[in-house]
Amino acid sequence: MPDRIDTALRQFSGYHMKRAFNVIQADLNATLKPLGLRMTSYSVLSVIASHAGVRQSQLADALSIERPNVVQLIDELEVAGWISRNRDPSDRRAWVLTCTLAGREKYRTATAAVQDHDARLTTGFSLAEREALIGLLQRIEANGHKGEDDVPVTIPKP
Amino acid sequence: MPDRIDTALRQFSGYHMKRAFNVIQADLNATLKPLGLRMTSYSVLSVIASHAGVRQSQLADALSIERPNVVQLIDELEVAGWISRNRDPSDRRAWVLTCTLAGREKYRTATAAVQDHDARLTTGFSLAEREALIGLLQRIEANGHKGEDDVPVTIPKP
DNA sequence: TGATAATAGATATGCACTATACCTATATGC
DNA sequence: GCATATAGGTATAGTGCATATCTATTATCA
Repeated sequence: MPDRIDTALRQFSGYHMKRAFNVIQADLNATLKPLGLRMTSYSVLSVIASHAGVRQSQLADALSIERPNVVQLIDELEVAGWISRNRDPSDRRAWVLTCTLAGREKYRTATAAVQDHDARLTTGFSLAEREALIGLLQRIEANGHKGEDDVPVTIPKP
Repeated sequence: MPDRIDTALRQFSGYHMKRAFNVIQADLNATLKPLGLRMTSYSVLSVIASHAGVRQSQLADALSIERPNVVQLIDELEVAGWISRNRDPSDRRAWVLTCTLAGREKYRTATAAVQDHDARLTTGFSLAEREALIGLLQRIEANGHKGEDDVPVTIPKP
């Protein structure tokens, strides 16, 4: 491809990220759709399946989802019969989330499908390359989070 | 971080892609906002600035944007006075898109800002690492596009 | 050539995802 | 005990992207 029309944009790693991510997103959603899941609902199911007893606010923090949207996702999974909400006896404001049997089974199936999907998109990658990619992505994420920790609020004397 | 809550998801390169991309998108939009641009409108401006005379359908193809949405983006840039639409004399259905002087200036400024942004998020990357990242992302994209070329439609005899 | 199909762009509209504002109930800290 | 913070929920709005359909023009080909 000698002269693409988007050559100028290809200097940016972010542009390649967007293109690759579009592809991943499309493939993942197509993978999960027949299972009744979406990218976000699968990740929520994953966290609950591997961390029984998690709270919705922890989910929101870990997955960077706003609290109101977590509620809807949980509703979805609960209606489908894959998770259950139970009051936390030690804090009656909170719900404790656990997978049902059907939910664990669904999680197993979906995880296999997602692993296939991930392998498909990284076809031809050596183990070292997969690890390098993840390492670089984590460093980008860390660079983005710089300086947003505990803003040291200096309160002026009155 | 010994035991994150999302450990299971971290096996997937796609999950790291999403996290990194979220960070990139947030930073890029914050970078472009004061300039009156967004991720998409900047990329459209970039293509027009470096490929004067491009058509809207070419833009749509190159940037994977649906045609109706290209129209709105072009409107936006035209109203801002950064590009102009002119009828293609050889095909009166099509428009020929070019940057105005103000548009070229805006593009210069924005590009400097985007370069800063990209460098900021890849802080600490060696040149080799930047190139490796882009190479891996391109391979993911290519893997995703496999098998979607020219579906050989076999028409059964009537 | 004249009918038909294909293409460039535009319009209207809907859906999915995310974000914001605000509410109740419970817990915590001085 | 009262102010404040936290867990969760409801309602709703904005954004981005996709689909269906339209007009005008060009291309195809019997």
